[in-house]
Amino acid sequence: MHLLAGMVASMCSHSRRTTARTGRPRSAEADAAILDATRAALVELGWSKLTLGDVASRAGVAKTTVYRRWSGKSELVVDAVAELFDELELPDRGSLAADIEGVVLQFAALLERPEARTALMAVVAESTTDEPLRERIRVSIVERQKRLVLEGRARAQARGELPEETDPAAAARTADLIFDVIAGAVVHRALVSCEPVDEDWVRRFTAVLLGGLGSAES
Amino acid sequence: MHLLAGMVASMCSHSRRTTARTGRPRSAEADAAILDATRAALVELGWSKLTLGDVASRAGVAKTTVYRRWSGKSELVVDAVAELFDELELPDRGSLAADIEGVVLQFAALLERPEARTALMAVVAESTTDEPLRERIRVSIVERQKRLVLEGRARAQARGELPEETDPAAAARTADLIFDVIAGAVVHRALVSCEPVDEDWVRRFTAVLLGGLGSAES
DNA sequence: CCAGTTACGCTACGACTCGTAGCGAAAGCG
DNA sequence: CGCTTTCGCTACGAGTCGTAGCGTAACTGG
Repeated sequence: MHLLAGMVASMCSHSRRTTARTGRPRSAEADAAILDATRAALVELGWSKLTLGDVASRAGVAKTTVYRRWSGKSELVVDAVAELFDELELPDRGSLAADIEGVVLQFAALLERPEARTALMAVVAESTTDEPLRERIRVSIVERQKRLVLEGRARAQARGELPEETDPAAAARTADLIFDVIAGAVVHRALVSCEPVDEDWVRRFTAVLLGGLGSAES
Repeated sequence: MHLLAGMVASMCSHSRRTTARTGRPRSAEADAAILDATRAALVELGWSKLTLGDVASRAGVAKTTVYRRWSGKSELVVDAVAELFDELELPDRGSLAADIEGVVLQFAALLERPEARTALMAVVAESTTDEPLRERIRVSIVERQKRLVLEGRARAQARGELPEETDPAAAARTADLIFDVIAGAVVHRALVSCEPVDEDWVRRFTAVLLGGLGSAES
């Protein structure tokens, strides 16, 4: 939602500030239609069979219009799925364990959606040989979700569940570590092992994360 | 190495047991050359620009020969990278923490290789819309590596570092959980966050895994 | 040794996607 | 009203796909 608005605004302020402010403006409806069509095509066709020509016809625009705004399939799909991630929130459930379980279940629900499943791994795979794409993913998706970890830790510290950090650099490293552990475990469970991220799994995962391997029972 | 032999043997015992035992046998050199060429092409071109025609010329065989053995790009790449995973081992380093750190560093080294980086995520992405491929990945790669977790746990139990399991079903669930946490965290760190899996990170990760979030310091 | 069977290399093919170029029309701005 | 940019449309060369057909090579059973 506001990601699109922000993106368009930044694109405009970037391209029109430098060269042009006159002429016919780009259609915002076309942007939304293209991104919607991209998600619909991902659901029906999956990443590999998705073509920009198909996206264009679904969106009711010409193929050239798509190419004017996105340099290729990867960039388009990153923007299309990045919007999905903004739905994640961290409702206060009263304890660190409950907060983690809540956000993990949300993340799992997101990974149930076929457009997210097929697109996420594909764009990361592409990014291994495409540095600009890697940066785009980092900014649009990865960094954007670290807020959840930071917020959860701040809450837990306020509750006295976690100690206050002294060294800010070490605190940042730990936040990155926890982010990789949580997101990585859920993604691996859902997309690689292909088994359900249900409440039972989430409870056991949270127990390990908070108490270590010894508390893996139950 | 012996994966190839096993694969060829199973293919032969499957197709020749049913229909044919006569005629010109398939060239084992061609199999090896094709898989080597696939890995080389992955390094140079990455997943998306890799074509089976290119693989065929690199391997010195005809394109039709490749298609006779593999139904498509995904299947070929799965077999090509599955061989890499057989190099992983679990040397006994004396303690559970040291064992984990050792295998994680090995896994990280594997993910440094460009052919593994670009292929792993790509085939998983493809598998989201291709059930036979999903099964092939599960058998050739995922299940194959769970042995490391089982072996590490058995060693830790022998050392008295972990309690003996009573319920075998719960033990299996826990092993799956730990596998997803370890593999997921390392993959996410290396391929999504794109930051190094160095000794410092591995030490802090192992501390969290064994002792829980409270022991994330140092 | 020879017929039968299968794999191999090679060539060619229609179907498809890619990304771009050129055109006239539409939509805002000064 | 001119100027500028975007839009939809069509068409294009390049490249890939997966398959088919052919003659030849390799191995087996009679």
